[in-house]
This record gives sequence, C-alpha cells and structure tokens, in this order.
Amino acid sequence: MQLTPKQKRPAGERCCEPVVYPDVERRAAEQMAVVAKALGDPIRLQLVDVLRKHAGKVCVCELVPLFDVSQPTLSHHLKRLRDAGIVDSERQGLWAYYYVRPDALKELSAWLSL
Amino acid sequence: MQLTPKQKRPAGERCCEPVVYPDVERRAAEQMAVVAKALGDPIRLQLVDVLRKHAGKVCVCELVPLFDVSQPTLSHHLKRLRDAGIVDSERQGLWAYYYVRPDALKELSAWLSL
DNA sequence: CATATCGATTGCCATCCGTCGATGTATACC
DNA sequence: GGTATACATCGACGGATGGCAATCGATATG
Repeated sequence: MQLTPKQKRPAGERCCEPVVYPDVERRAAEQMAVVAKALGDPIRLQLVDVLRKHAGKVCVCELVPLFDVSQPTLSHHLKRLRDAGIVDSERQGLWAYYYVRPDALKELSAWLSL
Repeated sequence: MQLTPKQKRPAGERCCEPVVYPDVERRAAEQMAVVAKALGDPIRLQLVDVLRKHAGKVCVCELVPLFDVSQPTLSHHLKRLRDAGIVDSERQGLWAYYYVRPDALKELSAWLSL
C-alpha cells in the first residue's frame, strides 16, 4: 500500500466496493514496467526469445540477419534490452556475444502468473 | 520459423553456433508485444494489478484517486489497456466499471514462464 | 602501416507517448 | 428545464521512440 489517495470519493452513494490498494509496490511496478516496456516491441521480444532458447551466448552477427532492420537499428534494440537489464553482452575480439540475464524476467513473470 | 534471413554470414570463421530461429511466430510476437507495451507504464501496470486483485468490476471513480495523475490521463491509460485487449469496461448509469479480460495476459505469461 | 570487419554511436527525421486543461456527452436529480 | 456528476474526448505541448545512413572505435590480418 504505497499509493496515497489524493482525493476522497464524493460522499454520495457507493458505486462499488472500495478497491484493494495495489499490492505491487511502486518500485516493483516501476521495475516491472521497465522490463515490460523493453519487451513491448516485436523485434526485441523475438530477440529475447532467440537468446533464451539458445544455450550459451549468441554473436550479434548471427542475430542481425534474422530481422528486417539495419544493423544500427538492431544494435539499438540490443542496447534497450541491456538498459532494461534483460540481456548482457561480452566482447571477444571482433565479436559481441549476448545472453539473457538469469532472473531478469522473473519478477514480471511471477506477477503475471498470479 | 517465420523470419527469413536477409543476408548470409560472411564466409569467415564461425563466431558461434548457428542460432535457433525464433519459435515465436511473428503474429504471436506482435500480439505479446502489444500486451507488454501496454504494461510498460507503471500506472497501467498498477491499474491492472488493482483490477486483477479486486473481485468483480471496479468503478473508475475508485481508481482515479489512487494515482497522481489527472482524470483525463487516467482515462487515457484505461483506453490504452482496453485497446490492448487487457481490460474491458461496462457502463452503468453514470459510472463505468472496468475489469481484466480473462486470458488477456495468458499468452505473455506462458511465454515468460518458459 | 594499410585494410577489412564487427559492432556501437551519432545525427537526423517522423511518429508516438504521457500529460494536462478545456470541452463534450450522457445520466441523475431538483 | 437547469444543474451537478462521471467519464470520455480533444488539442496542445515536450519528450521519448524506431528507423536509417554515415561514421567511429577496436580488433584482426596482410
């Protein structure tokens, strides 16, 4: 219960039972929203799908040809996934390898499964 | 396997094992992205949280005071949730009652739980 | 050093998004 | 009819987003 009502309902008849205040803490809601937002694009969602199903880390050069967007655009999407904490990357020589961070989707997944 | 590679990888050394093509069909990815995008805002995520935990339908006038935004803004968020197919509403006299559509989150939830 | 490759970054553009105040619409009540 | 209430819609504003071409930085390799 972290939201504080700013106004009282008008003192007329009840329109319905009082609501249960959101259980999700504001911080948790913000964090989950960050993850959901990052997944809110078909390309990024499919990127995560590929990375999750591929055991081990995946080279960017394997990812680019899968999608109908330019390499900078895909790099941009990968950055958004990184910023959301969903994936991380490693450099090895010329190549960059991406992988899904374990537990990154856990909180949102648990909330959705309620 | 719905994505068709646009280019071949350069014929040099392998950087990694070939990726598994995305299992998520493009349609499914787009649908899940629509839902994820709608959940990609803390207010909307908390709205869904409130609606899910409240048995029955909730009047808008109970929702507005929970958040630090104006009534038109909240109405806008509710519309976005409606457009994403996550919630629906009923009018009864002056009041509008919102509720979560059953199964609306099912596909995304299942995918996240993989 | 010169060149090629991979990936990230930059700059630009059109579009979308969140927000608000003002207004509209429908219902309820005097 | 007149007024109040509940909610939606509109219009406008600033900021974020997705896309690309061009460029940069780092690493290989000749």
